[in-house]
Amino acid sequence: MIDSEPGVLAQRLDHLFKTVHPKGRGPYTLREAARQINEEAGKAIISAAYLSQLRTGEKTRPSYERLSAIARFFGVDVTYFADDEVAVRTDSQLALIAAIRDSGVRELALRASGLSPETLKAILGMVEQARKIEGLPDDDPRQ
Amino acid sequence: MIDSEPGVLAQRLDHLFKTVHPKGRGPYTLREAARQINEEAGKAIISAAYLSQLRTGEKTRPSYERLSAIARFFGVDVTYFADDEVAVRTDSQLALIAAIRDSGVRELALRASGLSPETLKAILGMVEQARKIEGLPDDDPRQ
DNA sequence: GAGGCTTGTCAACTACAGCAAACAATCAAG
DNA sequence: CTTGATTGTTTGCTGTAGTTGACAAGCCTC
Repeated sequence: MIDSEPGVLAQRLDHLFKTVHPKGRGPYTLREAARQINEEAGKAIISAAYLSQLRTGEKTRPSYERLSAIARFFGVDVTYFADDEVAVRTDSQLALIAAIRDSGVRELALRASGLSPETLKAILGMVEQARKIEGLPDDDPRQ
Repeated sequence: MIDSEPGVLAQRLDHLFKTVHPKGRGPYTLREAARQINEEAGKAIISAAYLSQLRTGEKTRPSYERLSAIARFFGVDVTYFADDEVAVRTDSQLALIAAIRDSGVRELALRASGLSPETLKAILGMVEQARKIEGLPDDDPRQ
């Protein structure tokens, strides 16, 4: 893997600088952004030079505190900068979140917690049986 | 301002260590958590010593990358460490998070998703019965 | 043209995040 | 009791995040 590639953080920060700015005027300058971020933070938290280094990919691991302040300035969520494949939840986690949204499933999970593995397996077998009866797909979302 | 105060990050990380862990066993140890975090990240990203330093408030500004990995391990959003509202909202779900860390419970929840409310209720009844048999408390003081 | 503003980047330095390896305390087994 | 394994913490140390102060290039106005 070549290390000259920009990196996802640099790409997205650059994209924000190019696209996010008040109507009727050009992009924020680095010093302008730095000054405003510091004002909003109430303390000196970041420099224009560092914003440049993050933007060009020269520095790649900002503290959560700083990255969060940058995200706030541009009006995006801090996870916007994260790598999709790693930081964004995996499909299995998404499925779990969706499942837990069902209050019935949530309570079942809470109550099932602490049961022995054998019992859990037995319960799971009943669930699988119920799925067949109710005509639900029996594909296994294993990970 | 006294600098002996723990800091919000340290407080919440300590809280997670104390509360989020599989049922039937004690909290995660620092080495254990570090090892799992590194496994999940696919590379050496954090050490047990550093986890201790963050937990005790000796170090206070982790990189976004590391804090995000820690949050993922405990099953909370990364903003849990900074945002008050997210923290209170998440704290009420910590029991669920702890339960879901049990792979058996997780799979059960995934498979139970989509079942009719009546079936879920029936399954829940079996779970309650199993809890009695295994000597688990039949009333959850939580929530 | 020259001079005075900007702009983004680079260079040199400092501070501290983060580490490996120690440490003392604790517990279990013998 | 001793021994060994495991716990959370601390102790230097290193690497790099993040800084200040340059720099050259661009854009003005005179």
